[in-house]
Amino acid sequence: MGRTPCCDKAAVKRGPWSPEEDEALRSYVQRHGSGGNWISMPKKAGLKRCGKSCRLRWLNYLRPDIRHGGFTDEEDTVIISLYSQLGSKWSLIASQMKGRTDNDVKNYWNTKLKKRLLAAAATTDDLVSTPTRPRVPRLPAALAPTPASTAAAHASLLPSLLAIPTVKTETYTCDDFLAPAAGLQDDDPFAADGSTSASAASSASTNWSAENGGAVGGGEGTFFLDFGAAGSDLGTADDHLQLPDGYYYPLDPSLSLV
DNA sequence: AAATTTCCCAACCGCGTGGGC
DNA sequence: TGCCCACGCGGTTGGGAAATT
Repeated sequence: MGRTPCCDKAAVKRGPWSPEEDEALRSYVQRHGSGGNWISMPKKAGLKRCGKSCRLRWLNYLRPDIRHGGFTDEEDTVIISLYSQLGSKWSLIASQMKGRTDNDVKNYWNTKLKKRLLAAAATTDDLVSTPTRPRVPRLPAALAPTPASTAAAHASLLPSLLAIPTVKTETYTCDDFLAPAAGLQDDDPFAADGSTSASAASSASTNWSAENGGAVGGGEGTFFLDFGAAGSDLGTADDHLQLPDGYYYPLDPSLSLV
């Protein structure tokens, strides 16, 4: 019994892809697309690979618009802020970042961002006693060697960030997200005037990116995250949240924390 | 210089979901 | 209506590269 395998593992090649295989896959997909059927595609392309493996190789590596490595401060910020709201919905997070794949974002978070935050936490001993909502300086600046005060500020967000509840997402799909083709903008996603993501979400009718266009991305400004929005506030005050460039997350009030 | 450890990322695995029949 | 199949996703692993001892 059990689940039937997607392919005959004895008959397919596994492990790293050779340049020849990459070229075969690339040329086939560019000429024919996946044909809507990844399972049958390897055979047509002359590849001894599982269809799932072909799909993954194409999506994560061979696609022409893929960027690898070299995450910018702005991308760090977007990842952190979206993770604080969505949890480990890597495909959704990656969809907001031009040229990034879910696998890339996931790896980057697991190997770098999370560790940096943990390191920041290790430098302070008043992790959770912050009486008010944590307000942290723009993260990328603090990812470098940090003064104690900055490390403490970052550490204060860890309980929220590293214990993000899983947010049920069944009620919406990627198609529900009005994500324009345009990629990551230079502006930080949240206002420089100290408003929080929660307050931004509350001002539902505000064209956020337009009104706060003079944002602080890449500059010296201070960037505030309100990780309280990741918790019980989610989707309660309003039913949506506007991100830069019109990104619109329909935070369905029926979403529940599990 | 060699051995060992740590880091990073490509790839794999298994499950949930949705469409087609 | 229920079953089957393929897709897409998130979690995990394996191995090469880099760093350290």
